[in-house]
Amino acid sequence: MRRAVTIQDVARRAGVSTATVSRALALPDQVTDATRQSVMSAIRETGYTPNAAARSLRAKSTKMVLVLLPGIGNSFFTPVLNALEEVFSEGGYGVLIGYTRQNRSRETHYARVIRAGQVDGVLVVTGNVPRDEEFVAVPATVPMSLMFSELPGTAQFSVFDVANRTASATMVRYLIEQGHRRIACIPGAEGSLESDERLAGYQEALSAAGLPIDPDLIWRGASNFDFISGERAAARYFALAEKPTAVFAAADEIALGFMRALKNHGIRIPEDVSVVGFDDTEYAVHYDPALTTMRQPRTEMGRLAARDLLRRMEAKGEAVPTSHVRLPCELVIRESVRPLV
Amino acid sequence: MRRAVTIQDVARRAGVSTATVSRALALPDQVTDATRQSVMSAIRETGYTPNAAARSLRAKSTKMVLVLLPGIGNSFFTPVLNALEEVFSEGGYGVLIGYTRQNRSRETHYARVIRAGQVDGVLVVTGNVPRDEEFVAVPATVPMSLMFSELPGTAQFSVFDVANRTASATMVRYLIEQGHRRIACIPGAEGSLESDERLAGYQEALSAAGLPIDPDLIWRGASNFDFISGERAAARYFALAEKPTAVFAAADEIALGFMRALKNHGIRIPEDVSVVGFDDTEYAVHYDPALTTMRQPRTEMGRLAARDLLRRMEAKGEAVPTSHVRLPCELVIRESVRPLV
DNA sequence: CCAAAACTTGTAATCGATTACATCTACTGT
DNA sequence: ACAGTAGATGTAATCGATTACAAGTTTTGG
Repeated sequence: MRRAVTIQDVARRAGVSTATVSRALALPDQVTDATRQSVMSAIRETGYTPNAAARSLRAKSTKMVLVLLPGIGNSFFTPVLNALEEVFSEGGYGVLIGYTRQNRSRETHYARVIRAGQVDGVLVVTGNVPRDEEFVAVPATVPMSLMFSELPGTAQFSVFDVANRTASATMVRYLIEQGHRRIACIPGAEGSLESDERLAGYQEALSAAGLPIDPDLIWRGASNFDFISGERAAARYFALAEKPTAVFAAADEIALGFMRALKNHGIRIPEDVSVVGFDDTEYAVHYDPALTTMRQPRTEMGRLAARDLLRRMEAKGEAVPTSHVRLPCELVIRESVRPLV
Repeated sequence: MRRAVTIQDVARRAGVSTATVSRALALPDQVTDATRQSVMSAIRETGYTPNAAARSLRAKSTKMVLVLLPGIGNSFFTPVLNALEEVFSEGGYGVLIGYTRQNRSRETHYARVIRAGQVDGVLVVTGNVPRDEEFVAVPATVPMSLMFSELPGTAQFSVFDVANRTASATMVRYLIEQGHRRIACIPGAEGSLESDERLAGYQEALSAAGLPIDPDLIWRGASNFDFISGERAAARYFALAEKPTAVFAAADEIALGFMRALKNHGIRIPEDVSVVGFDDTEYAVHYDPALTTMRQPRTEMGRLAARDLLRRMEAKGEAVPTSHVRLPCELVIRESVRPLV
């Protein structure tokens, strides 16, 4: 581990003071052409790169963002993280990731990272906003934003989400238009905001169409939006005497797990039962049958959220208006629904 | 943005010097019980958290690791990143992610991050080791490791990979044992080490069994290990007069894309053609038919790589032996191969 | 040709923590 | 009772960059 090159080394080599080196880099036209040249070549010769810690200490800014993810290994977040990294690193910010794993002690850990001034901003990408008390103090320290979730009654952070209820209602209405009357729902991760909203949308659409809400057709109890939840829901399907003709799963992976379990028992989709999902993840289109689903613009949401946070981080001290952006979902019709007409 | 609490504030409040506060935290038994108590309660009252930049500057260590990913949005890396974050954050290190996107300028960017002393270690998780000249200097500065890839002739970094060639040969031998004689190969991302090795394993197994290597059955030209590559390979299949009875895809997503394209044309798997993949990603088991594949222990590899890097980062200055760990793959037999006997 | 303005560069304080060294107190053993 | 030592705490240097202010130099205008 060689000693690193410092600004002192460059200054000595170029025959100037450290202040001049610093200026040659940060404020090039406050310095003579000649000095800038010699500073630059000294930098090139020594291979100097300004030390990040020293800079952060003085500037009180680390040029880093903390992205908090639930970290259940769900590939739903892959394109989101991709978009975030793209925009942030383009804006000169590094991306520190933190998986909370719905775990209090890990939330506390990351709250401490924030308080240590290790990041200039925080982006919470999860339905479960950290409950740690330490987090209530965060927005006073650094800008913070929420994605795919909402915390009612706070203008402290920007929020980027979709109209889960409306979108779910649209989806169920579509099933009704296709002639379905007996529609089941797998609402996904119990207690999550998305789950609640999507279930509400399902009920709303049924009621609006004058259809009854049958508790036997609401298959709760999932702890996540994953395959296993779909597989478990299949047991509910088989246990039922009077089967539904369509199933609305609150996430694509749930739908896929459900379909897989049904196909294992020789049930055909969509011939025997129609299935729809939510999210439009990568696998929805490649599955057989290709899944009809509600697309969440994940990449775009990531870009918008990142740009907003970027703007707020740069606006040092000034009034920082937060925003609540609710993006439209799009019904993507594929092959997993059979019209009953 | 309130001014943050510093060690000065705590010292003043506890009526001691900053040195004592620092010691009360770092070396608790060099301090009287009484002073420690009063320092601790001053910390609690003020809500003090040591500033990361100041600490890094002095200690010449940031407690951060840079994880470099290709960033093609491939969910192959999801469990790897998960495992890395788990082990690193448990070890007190933050995880900075960087998507190189096979892009020179982004590699340069991250080389600069390393040289700025922003991280204590680097983990390259990609088949394509950065080619930027700046990277050759990295191992002299901080420990660096490679996952899923290898750079021949360097003992400078630890390597964690699988025996791609042997594993591929095993897979193809399995197909031969099942009675297949005409076996095609979709080798995946052109020019990548994994691709080359897996293709070599395929050829090795054929030769060992005395079977001819038919260039018409090697469907090159993929730029990635993704669905689209599989779909494109399907065109090669259809164009062929004498079809293969089995296809070895160098990645699960390629296999899935290929199967999907075939099924679209009414071809049944495995009845009409057998298909196998490589990796055992989440979707292999949930697809219909469930995919026979070669499991790479991604989570375990992530854990091992992280622990190794952790060890090397902690061993300040001392002799740091690097390791080359080659983990075994496991043939996972599911439903996508039909025995020809 | 000289004072004022504009420009360039240097000196030194600063950011917040850690730590070598100095100092002071209390205790030990003879 | 006193030198010697161990233990607790304080003082101040240090890490590497940025920047307010000072000082020196050049240009401008009358």
